[in-house]
Amino acid sequence: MLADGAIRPDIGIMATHHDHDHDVRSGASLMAAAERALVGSGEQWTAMRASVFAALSGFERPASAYDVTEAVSTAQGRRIAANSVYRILDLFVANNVATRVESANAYLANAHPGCLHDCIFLVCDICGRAAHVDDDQLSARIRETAAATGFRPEKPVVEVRGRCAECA
Amino acid sequence: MLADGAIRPDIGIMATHHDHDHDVRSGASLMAAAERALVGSGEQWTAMRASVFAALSGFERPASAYDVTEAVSTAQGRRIAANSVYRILDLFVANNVATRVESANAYLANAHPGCLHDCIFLVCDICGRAAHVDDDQLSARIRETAAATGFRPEKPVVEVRGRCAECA
DNA sequence: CCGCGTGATGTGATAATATATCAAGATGCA
DNA sequence: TGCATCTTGATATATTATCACATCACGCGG
Repeated sequence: MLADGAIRPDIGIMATHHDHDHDVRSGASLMAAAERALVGSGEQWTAMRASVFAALSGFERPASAYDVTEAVSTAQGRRIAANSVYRILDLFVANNVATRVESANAYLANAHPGCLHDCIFLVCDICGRAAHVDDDQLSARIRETAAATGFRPEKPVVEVRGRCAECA
Repeated sequence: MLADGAIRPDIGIMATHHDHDHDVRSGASLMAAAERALVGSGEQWTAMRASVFAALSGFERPASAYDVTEAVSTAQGRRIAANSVYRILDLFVANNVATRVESANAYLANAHPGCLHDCIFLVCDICGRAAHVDDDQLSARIRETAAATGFRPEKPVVEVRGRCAECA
């Protein structure tokens, strides 16, 4: 668990309208990218934050804050309080280093920190894995549809529940 | 509170691609429609269910199960247990008589029971109200995008967080 | 080097949301 | 009426999330 070079086969990028590179990362490279993203925003990259990020990115499906708390506690050999983890996860989400899957009350490491998209998640109700899709055209249409009613969209939450290809 | 004929100005239908009537209802008429929908699915329309539906539809914004529990308890002059309310809300959601707003852990009465759509909610982060949009073309595109990756979409969760026109 | 200010983490409590289990009551139907 | 089934109640507990305040760690000016 939490192995540095762990493979994360679940979190694929399946862009249909995508004209730039993402530098999808994993393991140490992903950690480094997350660190750069946070530091670039003027936030500190502390041991605790590194530990939480490592734990989070070690999961192959969205992990609850308590899952992460468990993993960090195990990794550190001491009990970490959930609220510390919540604080850090919130920070990660605010800085696009992690995302929250609302319909699962869970978090995912962002495989391409520093790159801003409205995320679309495909969440499998069977195995719990979440695939990540970026489709900027579709996202734009969603924002437009909202804006057309006078609403000012800030953060679209698009999470398609269903069955992944493996569980179909 | 819970007045039978309460107006619900927040829950508008703003369809952009819509070729059929909805019979948007409120108050007694909405209750009757909900009853028909449940009974039509072979479920019972009990006093408790009516009470929960009345409470739910009396809120002008998504209400948590505990909000509804409070309202029902007040209306009945006795303490109702949360789990009873959860059961009934789950039943309502399963029968399209209510919907759950995942990003708010809350429920909304469905203003047009019996009519099936992938719902799109515009949730105001300031006042908490949620507007309801049906856009079948957009919903179809979301499902297609998911399906294109081999995923089998069952229930798209589309909730745009932002500021409503009043709070903008 | 010290002391201070700031930001991060720890501690402990508690709130809010959700589910499980089993008992008891209500309802429909033979 | 009596049985089977569905519904609700009572109780307990699990899970998710937040709050208040103490302590710690670090950088910086004196």
